[in-house]
Amino acid sequence: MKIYEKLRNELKKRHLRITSQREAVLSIFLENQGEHLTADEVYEKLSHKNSHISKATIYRTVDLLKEMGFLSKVNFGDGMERYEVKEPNSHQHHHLICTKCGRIYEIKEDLLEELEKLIEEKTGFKIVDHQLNFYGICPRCQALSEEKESKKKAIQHSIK
Amino acid sequence: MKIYEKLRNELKKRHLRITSQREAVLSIFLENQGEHLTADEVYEKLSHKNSHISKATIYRTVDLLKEMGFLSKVNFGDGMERYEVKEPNSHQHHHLICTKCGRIYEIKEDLLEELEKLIEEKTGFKIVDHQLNFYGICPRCQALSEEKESKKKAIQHSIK
DNA sequence: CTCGCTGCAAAGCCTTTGCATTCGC
DNA sequence: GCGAATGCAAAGGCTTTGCAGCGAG
Repeated sequence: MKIYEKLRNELKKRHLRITSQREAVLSIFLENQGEHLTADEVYEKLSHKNSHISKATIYRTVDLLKEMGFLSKVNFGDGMERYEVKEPNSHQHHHLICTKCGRIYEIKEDLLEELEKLIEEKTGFKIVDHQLNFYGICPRCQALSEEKESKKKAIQHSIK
Repeated sequence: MKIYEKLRNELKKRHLRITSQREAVLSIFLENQGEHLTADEVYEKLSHKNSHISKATIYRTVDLLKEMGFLSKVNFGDGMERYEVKEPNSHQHHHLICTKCGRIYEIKEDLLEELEKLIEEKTGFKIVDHQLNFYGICPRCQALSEEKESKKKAIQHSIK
Protein backbone atom coordinates (compact mmCIF):
# COMPACT_ATOMS: atom_id res chain seq x y z
CA MET A 1 0.00 0.00 0.00
CA LYS A 2 1.72 3.04 -1.33
CA ILE A 3 0.00 5.60 0.84
CA TYR A 4 1.04 4.02 4.13
CA GLU A 5 4.65 4.11 2.96
CA LYS A 6 4.13 7.73 2.14
CA LEU A 7 2.81 8.28 5.65
CA ARG A 8 5.85 6.58 7.18
CA ASN A 9 8.25 8.54 5.05
CA GLU A 10 6.54 11.78 5.85
CA LEU A 11 6.66 10.98 9.58
CA LYS A 12 10.36 10.08 9.41
CA LYS A 13 11.10 13.24 7.50
CA ARG A 14 9.58 15.22 10.34
CA HIS A 15 11.22 13.11 13.06
CA LEU A 16 7.85 12.00 14.31
CA ARG A 17 6.98 8.48 15.32
CA ILE A 18 5.20 5.81 13.35
CA THR A 19 2.36 4.59 15.55
CA SER A 20 -0.50 2.19 15.05
CA GLN A 21 -2.94 4.98 15.92
CA ARG A 22 -1.73 7.17 13.10
CA GLU A 23 -2.05 4.38 10.57
CA ALA A 24 -5.45 3.36 11.92
CA VAL A 25 -6.89 6.85 11.61
CA LEU A 26 -5.64 7.19 8.06
CA SER A 27 -7.09 3.76 7.24
CA ILE A 28 -10.56 4.91 8.26
CA PHE A 29 -10.41 7.73 5.76
CA LEU A 30 -9.15 5.41 3.04
CA GLU A 31 -11.99 2.99 3.74
CA ASN A 32 -14.52 5.81 3.59
CA GLN A 33 -13.48 7.77 0.53
CA GLY A 34 -16.08 10.30 -0.45
CA GLU A 35 -17.28 10.80 3.12
CA HIS A 36 -16.62 13.85 5.25
CA LEU A 37 -15.90 12.49 8.67
CA THR A 38 -15.98 14.23 12.01
CA ALA A 39 -13.62 13.22 14.81
CA ASP A 40 -16.51 11.47 16.45
CA GLU A 41 -17.36 9.50 13.33
CA VAL A 42 -13.76 8.37 13.04
CA TYR A 43 -13.92 7.31 16.68
CA GLU A 44 -17.10 5.29 16.08
CA LYS A 45 -15.78 3.61 12.97
CA LEU A 46 -12.61 2.64 14.79
CA SER A 47 -14.63 1.22 17.66
CA HIS A 48 -16.56 -0.99 15.26
CA LYS A 49 -13.24 -2.41 14.18
CA ASN A 50 -12.34 -3.04 17.83
CA SER A 51 -9.69 -0.40 17.62
CA HIS A 52 -10.10 1.91 20.57
CA ILE A 53 -8.27 5.16 20.14
CA SER A 54 -9.01 8.07 22.40
CA LYS A 55 -10.76 11.12 21.00
CA ALA A 56 -7.84 13.29 22.01
CA THR A 57 -5.55 11.24 19.83
CA ILE A 58 -7.99 11.36 16.97
CA TYR A 59 -8.15 15.14 17.13
CA ARG A 60 -4.38 15.35 17.27
CA THR A 61 -3.99 12.87 14.45
CA VAL A 62 -6.43 14.35 11.95
CA ASP A 63 -4.77 17.68 12.51
CA LEU A 64 -1.36 16.17 11.85
CA LEU A 65 -2.61 14.31 8.78
CA LYS A 66 -3.98 17.58 7.50
CA GLU A 67 -0.66 19.36 8.07
CA MET A 68 1.10 16.57 6.21
CA GLY A 69 -1.30 16.87 3.30
CA PHE A 70 -3.15 13.57 3.61
CA LEU A 71 -6.46 15.09 4.63
CA SER A 72 -8.23 18.32 4.08
CA LYS A 73 -10.68 20.05 6.32
CA VAL A 74 -14.13 20.81 4.99
CA ASN A 75 -16.70 22.94 6.63
CA PHE A 76 -20.42 22.63 6.07
CA GLY A 77 -21.45 25.05 8.76
CA ASP A 78 -22.89 22.35 10.97
CA GLY A 79 -20.65 23.11 13.92
CA MET A 80 -18.26 20.24 13.47
CA GLU A 81 -14.91 19.96 11.77
CA ARG A 82 -14.96 17.43 9.00
CA TYR A 83 -12.08 15.87 7.14
CA GLU A 84 -11.73 13.94 3.92
CA VAL A 85 -8.92 12.32 1.95
CA LYS A 86 -7.07 14.84 -0.12
CA GLU A 87 -6.58 13.88 -3.74
CA PRO A 88 -2.94 14.35 -4.67
CA ASN A 89 -2.12 17.30 -6.95
CA SER A 90 -5.63 18.57 -6.92
CA HIS A 91 -7.61 21.28 -5.32
CA GLN A 92 -10.60 20.53 -3.26
CA HIS A 93 -13.64 19.46 -5.19
CA HIS A 94 -16.97 21.10 -4.45
CA HIS A 95 -20.05 20.24 -2.49
CA LEU A 96 -23.75 20.40 -3.05
CA ILE A 97 -25.50 20.48 0.29
CA CYS A 98 -29.21 19.85 0.50
CA THR A 99 -30.74 22.27 2.97
CA LYS A 100 -33.71 19.95 3.51
CA CYS A 101 -32.20 16.55 4.19
CA GLY A 102 -28.59 17.55 4.78
CA ARG A 103 -27.24 15.05 2.27
CA ILE A 104 -24.00 16.10 0.65
CA TYR A 105 -23.27 15.44 -2.99
CA GLU A 106 -19.93 16.00 -4.63
CA ILE A 107 -19.01 17.78 -7.80
CA LYS A 108 -15.94 16.07 -9.09
CA GLU A 109 -14.61 18.67 -11.47
CA ASP A 110 -12.67 21.62 -10.27
CA LEU A 111 -14.71 24.46 -11.63
CA LEU A 112 -12.59 27.28 -10.39
CA GLU A 113 -9.13 27.00 -11.86
CA GLU A 114 -9.68 29.83 -14.32
CA LEU A 115 -11.51 31.91 -11.77
CA GLU A 116 -8.57 31.56 -9.42
CA LYS A 117 -6.10 32.80 -11.98
CA LEU A 118 -8.31 35.76 -12.70
CA ILE A 119 -8.51 36.65 -9.02
CA GLU A 120 -4.77 36.30 -8.57
CA GLU A 121 -4.22 38.74 -11.41
CA LYS A 122 -6.80 41.18 -10.15
CA THR A 123 -5.94 41.16 -6.46
CA GLY A 124 -2.31 40.11 -6.16
CA PHE A 125 -3.28 37.29 -3.82
CA LYS A 126 -1.31 34.06 -4.06
CA ILE A 127 -4.18 31.63 -3.86
CA VAL A 128 -3.44 28.30 -2.23
CA ASP A 129 -6.84 26.69 -1.97
CA HIS A 130 -10.54 27.32 -2.08
CA GLN A 131 -13.72 25.92 -0.72
CA LEU A 132 -16.99 26.15 -2.54
CA ASN A 133 -20.31 24.98 -1.21
CA PHE A 134 -23.64 25.23 -2.95
CA TYR A 135 -26.78 25.06 -0.86
CA GLY A 136 -30.09 23.99 -2.32
CA ILE A 137 -32.78 21.34 -2.53
CA CYS A 138 -31.73 18.01 -3.95
CA PRO A 139 -33.86 16.25 -6.56
CA ARG A 140 -34.93 13.68 -3.98
CA CYS A 141 -36.32 16.31 -1.63
CA GLN A 142 -37.95 18.19 -4.48
CA ALA A 143 -39.77 15.01 -5.43
CA LEU A 144 -40.81 14.34 -1.84
CA SER A 145 -42.25 17.80 -1.36
CA GLU A 146 -44.16 17.55 -4.63
CA GLU A 147 -45.60 14.28 -3.38
CA LYS A 148 -46.68 15.95 -0.16
CA GLU A 149 -48.26 18.80 -2.08
CA SER A 150 -50.34 16.48 -4.20
CA LYS A 151 -51.37 14.49 -1.14
CA LYS A 152 -52.45 17.69 0.54
CA LYS A 153 -54.50 18.62 -2.49
CA ALA A 154 -56.00 15.14 -2.63
CA ILE A 155 -57.08 15.49 0.97
CA GLN A 156 -58.54 18.92 0.37
CA HIS A 157 -60.46 17.54 -2.57
CA SER A 158 -61.81 14.65 -0.59
CA ILE A 159 -62.99 17.06 2.13
CA LYS A 160 -64.96 18.93 -0.44
CA MET B 1 -34.20 54.84 7.91
CA LYS B 2 -35.72 52.45 5.51
CA ILE B 3 -34.19 49.26 6.81
CA TYR B 4 -35.54 49.68 10.34
CA GLU B 5 -39.02 50.09 8.91
CA LYS B 6 -38.42 46.93 6.97
CA LEU B 7 -37.43 45.21 10.19
CA ARG B 8 -40.59 46.40 11.93
CA ASN B 9 -42.79 45.32 9.06
CA GLU B 10 -41.16 41.95 8.89
CA LEU B 11 -41.62 41.46 12.63
CA LYS B 12 -45.27 42.49 12.46
CA LYS B 13 -45.84 40.17 9.54
CA ARG B 14 -44.57 37.31 11.67
CA HIS B 15 -46.47 38.41 14.79
CA LEU B 16 -43.21 38.96 16.62
CA ARG B 17 -42.42 41.91 18.83
CA ILE B 18 -40.49 45.02 18.04
CA THR B 19 -37.88 45.35 20.75
CA SER B 20 -34.97 47.69 21.33
CA GLN B 21 -32.61 44.71 21.41
CA ARG B 22 -33.56 43.62 17.93
CA GLU B 23 -33.03 47.09 16.53
CA ALA B 24 -29.75 47.50 18.42
CA VAL B 25 -28.29 44.27 17.07
CA LEU B 26 -29.23 45.18 13.54
CA SER B 27 -27.70 48.63 14.02
CA ILE B 28 -24.34 47.11 14.90
CA PHE B 29 -24.27 45.29 11.59
CA LEU B 30 -25.29 48.42 9.72
CA GLU B 31 -22.52 50.39 11.40
CA ASN B 32 -20.00 47.71 10.52
CA GLN B 33 -20.76 46.92 6.92
CA GLY B 34 -18.09 44.78 5.36
CA GLU B 35 -17.22 43.08 8.65
CA HIS B 36 -18.08 39.53 9.56
CA LEU B 37 -19.07 39.68 13.18
CA THR B 38 -19.28 36.92 15.75
CA ALA B 39 -21.88 37.01 18.50
CA ASP B 40 -19.13 38.02 20.88
CA GLU B 41 -18.02 40.90 18.68
CA VAL B 42 -21.57 42.16 18.49
CA TYR B 43 -21.75 41.96 22.26
CA GLU B 44 -18.52 43.95 22.65
CA LYS B 45 -19.56 46.62 20.18
CA LEU B 46 -22.87 47.01 21.96
CA SER B 47 -21.11 47.31 25.30
CA HIS B 48 -18.97 50.14 23.93
CA LYS B 49 -22.18 51.94 23.12
CA ASN B 50 -23.40 51.31 26.68
CA SER B 51 -26.02 49.01 25.37
CA HIS B 52 -25.90 45.84 27.42
CA ILE B 53 -27.69 42.98 25.77
CA SER B 54 -27.15 39.45 26.97
CA LYS B 55 -25.26 37.01 24.79
CA ALA B 56 -28.26 34.70 24.76
CA THR B 57 -30.37 37.43 23.20
CA ILE B 58 -27.68 38.21 20.67
CA TYR B 59 -27.53 34.59 19.58
CA ARG B 60 -31.29 34.45 19.34
CA THR B 61 -31.43 37.74 17.48
CA VAL B 62 -28.78 37.11 14.84
CA ASP B 63 -30.48 33.84 14.11
CA LEU B 64 -33.81 35.58 13.72
CA LEU B 65 -32.31 38.31 11.55
CA LYS B 66 -30.82 35.63 9.38
CA GLU B 67 -34.17 33.86 9.05
CA MET B 68 -35.78 37.16 8.09
CA GLY B 69 -33.14 37.77 5.45
CA PHE B 70 -31.31 40.72 7.01
CA LEU B 71 -28.10 38.85 7.73
CA SER B 72 -26.30 35.94 6.27
CA LYS B 73 -24.07 33.49 8.01
CA VAL B 74 -20.51 33.13 6.80
CA ASN B 75 -18.10 30.48 7.84
CA PHE B 76 -14.36 30.88 7.71
CA GLY B 77 -13.55 27.68 9.52
CA ASP B 78 -12.28 29.47 12.61
CA GLY B 79 -14.76 27.83 14.95
CA MET B 80 -17.13 30.75 15.30
CA GLU B 81 -20.31 31.66 13.52
CA ARG B 82 -20.04 34.97 11.76
CA TYR B 83 -22.75 37.12 10.27
CA GLU B 84 -22.82 40.02 7.87
CA VAL B 85 -25.44 42.28 6.34
CA LYS B 86 -27.12 40.64 3.41
CA GLU B 87 -27.32 42.72 0.28
CA PRO B 88 -30.88 42.71 -1.01
CA ASN B 89 -31.57 40.65 -4.14
CA SER B 90 -28.08 39.31 -4.29
CA HIS B 91 -26.28 36.17 -3.51
CA GLN B 92 -23.44 36.15 -1.14
CA HIS B 93 -20.26 37.72 -2.39
CA HIS B 94 -17.01 35.85 -1.95
CA HIS B 95 -14.09 35.98 0.40
CA LEU B 96 -10.35 35.98 0.08
CA ILE B 97 -8.86 34.77 3.35
CA CYS B 98 -5.18 35.25 4.02
CA THR B 99 -3.81 32.14 5.66
CA LYS B 100 -0.93 34.09 7.15
CA CYS B 101 -2.53 37.11 8.78
CA GLY B 102 -6.16 36.01 8.77
CA ARG B 103 -7.34 39.23 7.14
CA ILE B 104 -10.44 38.82 5.03
CA TYR B 105 -10.90 40.64 1.76
CA GLU B 106 -14.09 40.70 -0.22
CA ILE B 107 -14.75 40.07 -3.86
CA LYS B 108 -17.74 42.14 -4.75
CA GLU B 109 -18.88 40.47 -7.92
CA ASP B 110 -20.88 37.32 -7.92
CA LEU B 111 -18.71 35.07 -9.99
CA LEU B 112 -20.88 32.04 -9.89
CA GLU B 113 -24.24 32.84 -11.46
CA GLU B 114 -23.47 30.95 -14.64
CA LEU B 115 -21.79 28.14 -12.78
CA GLU B 116 -24.91 27.75 -10.67
CA LYS B 117 -27.16 27.44 -13.68
CA LEU B 118 -24.85 24.86 -15.17
CA ILE B 119 -24.90 22.81 -11.99
CA GLU B 120 -28.70 23.01 -11.73
CA GLU B 121 -28.99 21.65 -15.23
CA LYS B 122 -26.48 18.90 -14.66
CA THR B 123 -27.60 17.71 -11.25
CA GLY B 124 -31.25 18.66 -10.89
CA PHE B 125 -30.51 20.54 -7.69
CA LYS B 126 -32.50 23.67 -6.98
CA ILE B 127 -29.69 25.88 -5.78
CA VAL B 128 -30.57 28.49 -3.21
CA ASP B 129 -27.22 29.90 -2.20
CA HIS B 130 -23.53 29.29 -2.25
CA GLN B 131 -20.47 30.12 -0.26
CA LEU B 132 -17.07 30.46 -1.83
CA ASN B 133 -13.87 31.07 0.07
CA PHE B 134 -10.43 31.38 -1.42
CA TYR B 135 -7.45 30.81 0.84
CA GLY B 136 -4.04 32.26 0.06
CA ILE B 137 -1.39 34.80 0.93
CA CYS B 138 -2.37 38.42 0.62
CA PRO B 139 -0.05 40.92 -1.12
CA ARG B 140 0.79 42.49 2.24
CA CYS B 141 2.02 39.22 3.71
CA GLN B 142 3.86 38.35 0.53
CA ALA B 143 5.73 41.65 0.81
CA LEU B 144 6.47 41.09 4.50
CA SER B 145 7.93 37.66 3.93
CA GLU B 146 10.10 38.95 1.08
CA GLU B 147 11.37 41.60 3.44
CA LYS B 148 12.22 38.97 6.00
CA GLU B 149 14.01 36.89 3.39
CA SER B 150 16.21 39.77 2.33
CA LYS B 151 16.95 40.65 5.96
CA LYS B 152 17.93 37.07 6.59
CA LYS B 153 20.27 37.18 3.62
CA ALA B 154 21.73 40.48 4.74
CA ILE B 155 22.49 38.97 8.13
CA GLN B 156 24.07 35.92 6.55
CA HIS B 157 26.24 38.19 4.42
CA SER B 158 27.36 40.24 7.39
CA ILE B 159 28.37 37.06 9.23
CA LYS B 160 30.58 36.11 6.34
C1' DC C 1 17.15 5.10 27.82
C1' DT C 2 14.98 9.09 26.00
C1' DC C 3 11.58 11.75 24.43
C1' DG C 4 7.49 11.73 21.71
C1' DC C 5 2.74 9.74 21.83
C1' DT C 6 -1.31 8.18 24.03
C1' DG C 7 -5.23 8.02 27.20
C1' DC C 8 -7.81 9.98 30.61
C1' DA C 9 -10.06 13.51 32.74
C1' DA C 10 -10.50 18.21 33.21
C1' DA C 11 -10.85 22.53 31.24
C1' DG C 12 -12.02 25.77 27.44
C1' DC C 13 -14.91 27.78 23.98
C1' DC C 14 -18.83 28.81 21.65
C1' DT C 15 -23.69 28.13 21.64
C1' DT C 16 -28.17 26.64 23.40
C1' DT C 17 -31.64 26.05 26.91
C1' DG C 18 -34.74 26.45 31.20
C1' DC C 19 -36.94 29.46 33.84
C1' DA C 20 -38.25 33.58 36.35
C1' DT C 21 -38.91 38.32 35.18
C1' DT C 22 -39.84 42.04 32.11
C1' DC C 23 -42.25 44.38 28.68
C1' DG C 24 -44.73 44.81 23.92
C1' DC C 25 -49.22 45.01 22.38
C1' DG D 1 -53.17 41.03 31.45
C1' DC D 2 -51.38 37.67 28.17
C1' DG D 3 -47.78 35.73 25.91
C1' DA D 4 -43.49 36.73 23.76
C1' DA D 5 -38.71 38.34 24.69
C1' DT D 6 -35.01 38.98 27.75
C1' DG D 7 -31.33 37.97 31.17
C1' DC D 8 -29.07 34.93 33.93
C1' DA D 9 -26.95 30.89 34.95
C1' DA D 10 -26.55 26.30 33.90
C1' DA D 11 -26.02 22.83 30.65
C1' DG D 12 -24.48 21.05 26.10
C1' DG D 13 -21.45 19.87 22.35
C1' DC D 14 -17.12 19.95 20.21
C1' DT D 15 -12.25 20.56 20.82
C1' DT D 16 -7.98 21.31 23.38
C1' DT D 17 -4.82 20.64 27.16
C1' DG D 18 -2.11 18.85 31.35
C1' DC D 19 -0.03 15.14 32.95
C1' DA D 20 1.25 10.39 34.12
C1' DG D 21 2.46 6.30 31.90
C1' DC D 22 3.62 3.84 27.71
C1' DG D 23 6.25 2.69 23.77
C1' DA D 24 9.05 3.76 19.34
C1' DG D 25 13.68 4.46 17.97
